[in-house]
Amino acid sequence: MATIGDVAREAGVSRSTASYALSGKRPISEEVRRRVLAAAEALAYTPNAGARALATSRTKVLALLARFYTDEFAPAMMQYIQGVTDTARDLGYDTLLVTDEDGARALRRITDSRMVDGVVLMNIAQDDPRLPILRAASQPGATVGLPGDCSGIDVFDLDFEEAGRAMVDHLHRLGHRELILISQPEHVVERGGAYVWRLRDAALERARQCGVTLHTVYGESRQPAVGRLLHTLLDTYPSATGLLINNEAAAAALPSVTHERGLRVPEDLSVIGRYSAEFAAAFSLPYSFVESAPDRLGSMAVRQLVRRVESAEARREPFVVRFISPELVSHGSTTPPREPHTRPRVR
Amino acid sequence: MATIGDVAREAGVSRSTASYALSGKRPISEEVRRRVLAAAEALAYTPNAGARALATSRTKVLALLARFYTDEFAPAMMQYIQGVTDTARDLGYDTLLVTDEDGARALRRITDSRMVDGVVLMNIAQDDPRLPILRAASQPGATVGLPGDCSGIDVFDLDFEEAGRAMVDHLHRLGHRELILISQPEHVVERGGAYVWRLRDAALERARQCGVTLHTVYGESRQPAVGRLLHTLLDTYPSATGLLINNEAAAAALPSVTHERGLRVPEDLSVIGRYSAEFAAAFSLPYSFVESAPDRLGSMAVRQLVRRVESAEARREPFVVRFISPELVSHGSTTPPREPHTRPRVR
DNA sequence: CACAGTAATCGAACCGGTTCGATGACCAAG
DNA sequence: CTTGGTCATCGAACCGGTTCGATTACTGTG
Repeated sequence: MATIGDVAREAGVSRSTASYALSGKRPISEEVRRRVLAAAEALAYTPNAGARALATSRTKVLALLARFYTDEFAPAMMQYIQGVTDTARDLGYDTLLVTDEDGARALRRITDSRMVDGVVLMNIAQDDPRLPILRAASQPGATVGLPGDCSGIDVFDLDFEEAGRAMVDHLHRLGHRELILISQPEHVVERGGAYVWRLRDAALERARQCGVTLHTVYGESRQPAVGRLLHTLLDTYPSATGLLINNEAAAAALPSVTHERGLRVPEDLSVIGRYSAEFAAAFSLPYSFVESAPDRLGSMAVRQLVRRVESAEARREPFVVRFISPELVSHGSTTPPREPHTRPRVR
Repeated sequence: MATIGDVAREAGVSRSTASYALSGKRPISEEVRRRVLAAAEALAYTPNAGARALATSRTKVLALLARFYTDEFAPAMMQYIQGVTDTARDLGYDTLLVTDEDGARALRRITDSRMVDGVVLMNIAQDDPRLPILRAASQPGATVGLPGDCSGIDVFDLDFEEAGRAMVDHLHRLGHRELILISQPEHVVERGGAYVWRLRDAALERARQCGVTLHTVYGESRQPAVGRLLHTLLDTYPSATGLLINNEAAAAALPSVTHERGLRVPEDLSVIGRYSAEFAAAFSLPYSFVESAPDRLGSMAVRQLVRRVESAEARREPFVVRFISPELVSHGSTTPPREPHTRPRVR
């Protein structure tokens, strides 16, 4: 493998001149620059990443800390990851994917050894043990997901509160007065997944304000449990006319449940989900939904991170907590409820 | 951040002594070793990864080149990735996840700059443009998936031929004489996904040998197209009594299709799938299936890679092409066909 | 024609580790 | 009391880049 010394010799100049010719950080005569570039080309010169990192204190690598929980839906995770890796690459960075069970220890190892220039954290918990370590690290950090304490990092998330309100508002305006909200499984909450109750509590609050009855329940993450739960819910609240779904598995299971019960959507039941367009397409879900934009969130986190990495001024800017406002994508799965606000009892 | 120089000063020894005390590569007095370890502890010393890489020509990072195709099922991909990252970590390596569209160029960049000690390739095509680059690289490489030319790399894959034969054999032995095989979509094949026709051709050959009629068809990767296709197939071949599924999306869609048609599995139709246990669990698929063991394949690839990275002898061993033999996991979705080998025509 | 000023290039130091050969202290043997 | 041999430690070089200050050659000016 050719080094910059080889290139310099081939071009008949010193190592420093070769370096300047390649980086353009000092004026170099046209003639010499040509020779250096030709030599680099001829020798297929590629700078040694370790050496460059040592000299510049920059690795051009970002860390992405993510967990693949079996009870969270895989396709959603993939999109976050894709958003991060694609954007990182666009900006000239590679991505170190860290899935260690002990995220805090892994994070310390990664940052202390200076393998990366910045860190993106996913699967954020309300009280995330990785955050103190990230704050103490010399590299900047960003999260996808809202932790309890946002100090010292840049935070990006969907506005789940607004999403909850928008779902309730939408159905309230159509005339619905009794709704069901199915959330993620309870252990997602126990693990610290604040977005579950952020959406739920905001939805409950808004329902209270506008006189709508809202039944909320933790869901399941797998078939057939989640299908059974949907049946139970529809049995338990026969007069509910709208269903809000903050749970990918439940959304994927709903079509066969309504089919089995002979329920028509939206005539018998209005439905609004909360997932990504990509997810909707993969399962061809026929429901209106609040777009959760995982790729966009991953992308935003990386952009901000790279800004801070590359500019000393940006590094001094105050930290941001940025929410994407939920966008309701209509698939025509909502309509005014049939009078007298009851679903036909089938099954 | 503390350097080894700081540790050495704190312990009152030279840098080299500190290095030897920490690595144990030369005998060091108990007294000095204690002082050095204490100093390292006190200063929270962590070696600089770039400097170490420069000195040792080892980065302790592996590259994983993978694409997230929207027409391939995401959960399967995640399991391969998890298998790779988990095993890598167990062996002391981090994983650089590379999802560039131009995999060949990305691979050259990664290997030439010596960012990684080894490379795992996924989404292998029959004639994969990354392979010549990997062969020319100075780092060892392994693939998950069987390319046309296996020279110069270690190859790991499910034995898809054996899987195809096993599926046919199993139903033939039960007395079935007419089967349907639904494969991945045609563009997976066009992209070079050889496993599709490896399974299919072997199944056809075996069917011919034992006098079974086997109808084969490329599938779709998404709802609702794949559901429609399943209906069409069952309409077109009313006397087929068994269904073989080498297509995750089709397997996931089948339960509602059989439900809609009033078909009972296995009484009216025997079914065998080919997917991972994890996938089966996520969708609670009630079918017997050939386990595709994605985590195991990823893990095997990494183990072999690390062996070659860490041992000069291992690096000289001949390259391996290793197939996992398919394991049929029974969920009771097969049974002898009802006489006279016809399904009830419902719908 | 000496002289300042500028532009291009060079040499050396540095980043933070590892590793090789040399050195010094100590002990036992001759 | 010298000599030989261990054992532990040190100093220097090296890995392959980048960067700073110095040097050289050339240009235009007084």
